[in-house]
Formats: sequence, C-alpha cells, structure tokens
Amino acid sequence: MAGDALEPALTALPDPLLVVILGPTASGKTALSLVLAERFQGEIINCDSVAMYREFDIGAAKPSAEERSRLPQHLFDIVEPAAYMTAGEYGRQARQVLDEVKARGHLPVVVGGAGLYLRALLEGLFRGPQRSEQLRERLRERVAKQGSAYLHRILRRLDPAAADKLHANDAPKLIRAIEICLASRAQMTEMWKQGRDPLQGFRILRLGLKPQRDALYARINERARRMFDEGLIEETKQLLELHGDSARPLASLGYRQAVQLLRGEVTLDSAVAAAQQAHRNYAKRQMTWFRREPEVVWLSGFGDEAGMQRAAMERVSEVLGRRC
RNA sequence: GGCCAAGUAGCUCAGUUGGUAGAGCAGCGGACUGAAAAUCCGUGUGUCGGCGGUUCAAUUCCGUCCUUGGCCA
Repeated sequence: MAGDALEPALTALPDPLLVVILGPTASGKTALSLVLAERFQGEIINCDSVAMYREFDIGAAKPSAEERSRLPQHLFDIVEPAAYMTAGEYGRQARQVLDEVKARGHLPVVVGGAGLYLRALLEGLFRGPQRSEQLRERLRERVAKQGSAYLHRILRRLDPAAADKLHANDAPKLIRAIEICLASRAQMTEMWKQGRDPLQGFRILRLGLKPQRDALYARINERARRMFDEGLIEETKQLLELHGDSARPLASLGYRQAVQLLRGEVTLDSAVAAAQQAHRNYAKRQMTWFRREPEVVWLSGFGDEAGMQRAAMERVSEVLGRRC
C-alpha cells in the first residue's frame, strides 16, 4: 500500500468491492443478498452465528436448499453442533473465503446480523489469547458460588482500567477479561492499545436494512411462530437426543424455548410467545449495535421489497461503475 | 336476583394502620475487542373503576353505581 502512494500511475485499479448486508433479524437480509449476488456474480458469506452450526436449520432461518443451490454460499454448517464458534475464528475463516472469492473475480456479499462477528471480520480483534476451557470452568464455578462480583474484584486487581469498563454483573465479559490477563500475562487494557487489525484490500459497501419497527416486530412474530409450525420442536428434540443439552446454540432464540417446552416446563403457546419476545428483543439489540456502524447506506424497508432491492442494486452499480 | 372476592403503569401484581404509589415483564435508550441468537446497564405521573360523603387531607374509611370472576338461587 505504501508503495502505491509513491507510484500513483500504477494504482489505477482500485480494490475490489465487498458488499455487506446488515440489519435486524427478519429484515430480509437473505432475500436481498440472493438478488444482489445473482445480479452481480456474487458469492454469499454468512455472518449469522447460529447458522454456522450444522443441524441447527429451522431455528437458524438458514436459506433453503433451493436458495443455496442457486449460487455459492460460504460459512454455513461449518461447526459441529456440540463444538463452538468464536468471533476470532470467524474473522479468520471469513477473510480466507473473501480472498478466494476475490481470486475468482466474484463479488463477495457478507450477510448477517452478528455484530461482533462482523466487527471481527471488518475491523479485526486485538491479538488476544484463545479460550481456555479449563480456566473458564473454574471461573464459572466461582460465579455459581460467590457471584460475578467476585470476578469483578479479581479483575480489579489484574486490570483496574478494564474492571472500570465492565459491570460487576456481566459474568461472560468478566471471564473473558480475566482469561486474557492470565493467559497472556498482560492486561487487556494493554492489548487494547495494540489496536485492531482491519480488513485490507477491499472497498466496502455497507447496506443496512431498517424497516419500520412495528412492521418488523409483526414479521418477527409471524416468522417465529412459523418456525414452530415447521418443525422447530422436532429439530430441537433430535439435537437434544444426539448431542445432549450442552450444545451452545440450544440456548439461543427459539431453541431455548423449544427445550423448555420439551422438558414440560411451559405450554406450547407460552413457548411461542417467549420465542417471539426473544426475537424482538434481539432485533432491538441489533439495531442499537448497527446504529454505530460506520458508513452504512440505510434502506428503510425489508430486503424482499422490490423498491429496496432496486435501490440496493443501484448503489452497487454506482460503486462498481466508478471502477472502470 | 342474593352473597363473596377483585377492579392500582401496556400486562401480571405489590402497597399505602388516611399525607396522591412501586416491582417484574413489555416498551424505549445504551454497552459490547475470541460463548455474542450470548451477557449486561439505564429508564416508571398512573383520573390507584365512576360518582357522592366524612376529613385540613382519600387511592386508602363510608355509601352508591358500573365491570369481571366465583358461589348460592
């Protein structure tokens, strides 16, 4: 890159384009991504965390088999149900896929609602240590016995600045912070100062779907119910039988409620209502997250609406056009 | 028709021995650096069912009416 600046005449070819489609759950990201990818010779790269797990299909709202056969789609079904995915691992794999798509001369289209994963891909994370299951298990036991405030006191000794930023009730983040300090023998605060590791070699066009909230919530309710109608309970039952109840995504939207139903803890109606509620809460959290995302071109509607699709295609054409 | 219970925030409810009220959930806002579809934080004025009465003061006591649920006819 530094060399390019010295020889402007040789830098006529700008970086290839990367399209990112983001937005809350049920906003029509998949529909929009298919249209764009088909129109511009694209390949889709998933950025929904649960959709990366095998056998989690109905509740993950993965694209249908037919939709998947229409064009190349990456990073679906890459993790065993009982294993776990992490943001760092996602960033690494997604960057590799991106390079492959670039080499083929196709348009990469990243689609998903997992804010942290998207950030890991586009901005990068600091070079921190990987998870230590042993340590985490010990810390989790501490939380069970003494509460998360105990972890907060530990972190205050290890890294006071990090402790200031985390709330004493936020056990998962406290665990990660302590893990970083102990495993790397350095403060998380120090590692932060190293900065991130942003994605290089692409011009990024972020398209954000932002339907009217009432309409979004209505669609979420409808979709969450349909998941139950279409076999979410049976799928969950099978997952429980094959992998036990410790598979991570069983704690996520819809699956958690289906598990409660299968255990006889709740009725069908209340499980559906709770799943709808959880999806709505999640959508709101996503909107909060994405609001801060830089340089988003917002489309105020659903991704399966013709108007939004047309607007999105125009934006992509515009950016691609500038290249020639 | 009679008796009993209940009517308090969008919902479920708590409470005020009379000084105009508070939780959970929802909603809204926010955070998020390897579990993230996870986790956490902040935010509560509402004719305390209506109308009368007693009182310096009533959501709280009394009367009456309305609504809902239960029991008896």
